[in-house]
Amino acid sequence: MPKTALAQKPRISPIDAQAVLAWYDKHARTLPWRVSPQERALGVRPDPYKVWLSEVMLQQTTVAAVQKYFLRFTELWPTVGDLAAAPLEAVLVEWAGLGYYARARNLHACAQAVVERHGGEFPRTAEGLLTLPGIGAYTSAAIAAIADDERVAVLDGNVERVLARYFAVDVPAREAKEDLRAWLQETVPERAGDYAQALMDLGATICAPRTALCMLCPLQPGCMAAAEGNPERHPVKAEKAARPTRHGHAFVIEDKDGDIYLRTRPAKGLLAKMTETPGSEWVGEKMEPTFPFPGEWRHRGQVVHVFTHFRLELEVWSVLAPNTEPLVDGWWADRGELDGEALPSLFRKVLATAGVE
DNA sequence: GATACGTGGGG
DNA sequence: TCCCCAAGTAT
Repeated sequence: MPKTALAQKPRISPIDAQAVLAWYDKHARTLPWRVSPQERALGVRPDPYKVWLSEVMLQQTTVAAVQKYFLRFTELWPTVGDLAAAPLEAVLVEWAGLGYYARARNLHACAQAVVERHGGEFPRTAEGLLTLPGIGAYTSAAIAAIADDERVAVLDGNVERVLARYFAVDVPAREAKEDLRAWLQETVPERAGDYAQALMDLGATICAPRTALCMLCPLQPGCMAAAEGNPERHPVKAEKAARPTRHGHAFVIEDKDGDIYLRTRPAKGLLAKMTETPGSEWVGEKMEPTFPFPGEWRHRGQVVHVFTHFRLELEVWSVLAPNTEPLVDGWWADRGELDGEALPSLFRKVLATAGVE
């Protein structure tokens, strides 16, 4: 039990879980991985594989971005066994563009662990799920609640915001998290999966980050932030870290057939194991390019790409490779089939700037 | 417990 | 243009 000052904060009105569920019965979003509350009431259960897949894809990622990836993955790999049997490289190709690529590597490792350690069935409890790669506190709870109605608190960013407003929490979300989780745990009803999804939908559509539509909210009656009149003041956000700029050069090397030279990035760090065009290091100061071999290098423009913790400016160069040049650490890719490569968005921008695709 | 880790859309 | 941010996890 949290013993922080926040834990002692008076909570005037408890969360009305039944009001939340009634709202969800009318306003649940329809999503490809979701079983509607009406279906659920008839005994339909979601496929734990699809719940897991969608939850991992949704980590720090918008619903809009996830949809087509989810449909593609379930088409290619309908079961966890299919995904486990696929080569990691194929999974990375399909994940390319979605970001946070450790998720894809952990996804594959998790699928293999489910097959090898659990006979191809996902563990049925949050505690069991938590031991698997890429599944943390949130995702384990979400899967257990949604797939099996385990009565566990499912606390994501949406729910944090809803609770921070309901109880007018004025400490940063990070500090408040364990208290919020304990408060939420007390309210989880029998329909634990619907409750979790209801609170997330509420946070996504009504109690949104910039705008709280309190007149539409089932929790408005007891909400302390709504009563204060400025719900968007919560949750209090921690100060953002500075985002430095790094600079570098990207080299788009073509052969006489128009094929493009690509290689695999290192196994650790940013964009690990993904495909890239060759290039320089990315450093704090602008440097002159050091080309991998002499030739008629053409400056094609600049790519600006914003990562979570730094902004990157790359100068893009292209060249026609001489036939004699020994390039050994990568491969030549057909320029018409780059969709089959595990190219992150950054390198798709680089190629586009060089006139490829 | 801070930090590393992507991307695209909205205001 | 720029800032914020979206269903977090691993180290």
